[in-house]
Amino acid sequence: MTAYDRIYAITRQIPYGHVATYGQIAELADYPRQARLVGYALYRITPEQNIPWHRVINAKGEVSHSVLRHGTDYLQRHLLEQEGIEFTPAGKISLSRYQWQPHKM
DNA sequence: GCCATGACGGAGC
DNA sequence: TGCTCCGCCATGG
Repeated sequence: MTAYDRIYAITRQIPYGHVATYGQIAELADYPRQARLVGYALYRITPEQNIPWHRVINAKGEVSHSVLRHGTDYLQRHLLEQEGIEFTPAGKISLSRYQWQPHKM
């Protein structure tokens, strides 16, 4: 059981049509302030793990860009739009409207 | 076991 | 409003 497993477990709980931020995932996984680990964990995800990685975005409500992703950022946006999530002309998502509200507090 | 890295966050300028 | 810098820490070489 690695830190990644916890992060993946949380990520799988994000409901359809909703999104969560890296920091939020980190916090729920009991790793506050470790948003970077979340990004690193998602980077190492394999398709077989069946994880809705596209529902994880940064605190700004945007899809993060990275050359390491080989264009999957574009795919992420596409997948989110298919779930009914709207992007602003600036390419951002309204967190106040789509952010996942977990029961935990 | 040390060192660099990483899909981030947020404070500061 | 937007860019830069630093912290944070598990993972891999």
